Amino acid sequence: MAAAKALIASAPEFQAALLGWYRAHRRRLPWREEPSLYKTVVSEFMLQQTQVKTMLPYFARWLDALPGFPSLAAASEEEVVKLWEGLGYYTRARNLHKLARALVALPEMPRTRDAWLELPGIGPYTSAAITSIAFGAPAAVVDGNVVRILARLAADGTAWRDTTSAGKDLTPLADALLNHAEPGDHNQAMMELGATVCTRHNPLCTVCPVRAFCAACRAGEPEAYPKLAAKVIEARTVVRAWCRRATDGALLLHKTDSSARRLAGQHELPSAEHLGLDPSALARKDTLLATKKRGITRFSFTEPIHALEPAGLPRPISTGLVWVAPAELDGVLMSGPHRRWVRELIARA
DNA sequence: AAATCGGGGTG
DNA sequence: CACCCAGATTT
Repeated sequence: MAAAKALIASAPEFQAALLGWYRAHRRRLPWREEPSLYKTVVSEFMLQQTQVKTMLPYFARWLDALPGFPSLAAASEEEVVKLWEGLGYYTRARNLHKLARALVALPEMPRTRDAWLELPGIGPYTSAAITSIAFGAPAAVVDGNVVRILARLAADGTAWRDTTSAGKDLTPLADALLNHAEPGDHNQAMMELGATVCTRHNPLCTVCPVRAFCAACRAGEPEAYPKLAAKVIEARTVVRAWCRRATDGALLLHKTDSSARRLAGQHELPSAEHLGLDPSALARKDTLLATKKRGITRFSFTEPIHALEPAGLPRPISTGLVWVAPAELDGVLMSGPHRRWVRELIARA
C-alpha cells in the first residue's frame, strides 16, 4: 500500500514527533512513577481488555496488599481472586498468580520476548509490552489502539473480521515504525495517542503530533478506519431468586465449584435452574423485586429477580446452594454486578 | 477461525 | 444499544 510505504520511509521523523509529544503530554499513571517490573506486569494484566480509568483503583489496592512478586507468589489463589473482584475476566488474576509463582521459581528474570511468551497469561501483546518497557527489548506492541492508529495512518480500508485479525495484518507496519532506541516509550506513546488523541469517536486530529504522516486525516475521514465486522450480540434471560431465611436473615446463593472453567468460585443469586424450578413458575408477576441488565462479551443478559419463600424451595436443596449470613457476604467471591444487586436489595429490605 | 471470559465505559 | 478497551486461552 502506497501510504504505508511513504510512512515507513519517514519512520525516523514519525518517531521523533511521537516521542516528543509523549514526553510532554503523557498522563501521570501509577506504574509510570518509580517504575518497576512488578508494576509493569500488574498493570499490563489489569489493562487486558480494560480501560485505564476502570482499573486505577484496583491497581492501588493491589500494590498495597501485594507489593511484589514474592508476596503475590506466597498468597493463596482465593486471596488473589478476591482482590480482583469487580474487575472481571478472572482468568487474568489466576494467570497473574501463576506467573508470579513461575517467576520466583526461576534462577533469573527472563529478558526476552520469546521467554516471556512461554509464561502464563502472556500473549503477543503482553510479551512485547513488558519486555520493551522493562528491558528495552525491540518488540512493537499491537493492541486495539495501535490497530486504530496504523489503519488511519495508512488509510488501510481492509474489512477485517476482528481486531485480532487486523493486528496480525498490521504487525509488520508496527515493527517498521518501532523506535529501536526507545522501544518502551515508543510503545507507550502509541497507546497513549490512541487513548487520548486518536480516539475511535471524534479524534483530535487538530492537535495530533503525527497528523502530517496520516493519510486518513488528509482524506478527512479518520473515523472510517479501521473497518471491522459488526459484532452479533445475543440476548439472554436468567430468572433469579431472592430467598432469605427468617431465623438469621441468611441469603441463599449458588456457589460454582472452584475448579469449574466458568464462574469458578463465584457466588450468584440462584437461578431457577440452580433451584430445580421452572423459570416461568419462579417468574410470577407479584414477586418481582427488580430487573437487572448486564453485558459480557457477546451476551446481553436480562435478569429478573423474584422473591421466593424458603418454604417454596424444592427438597433436598441442590448441591452448590449455600446460605450466607449478612455478616459473611463481603467475604465471599461475587461478580461486581451481583455485589451491587445484593447490596441494593439488602438495603431495601 | 471461532468461541469464551458472566466487565465496564462511552457516544 | 452498539462498540470498544494496553487480550489470552480453549475449542
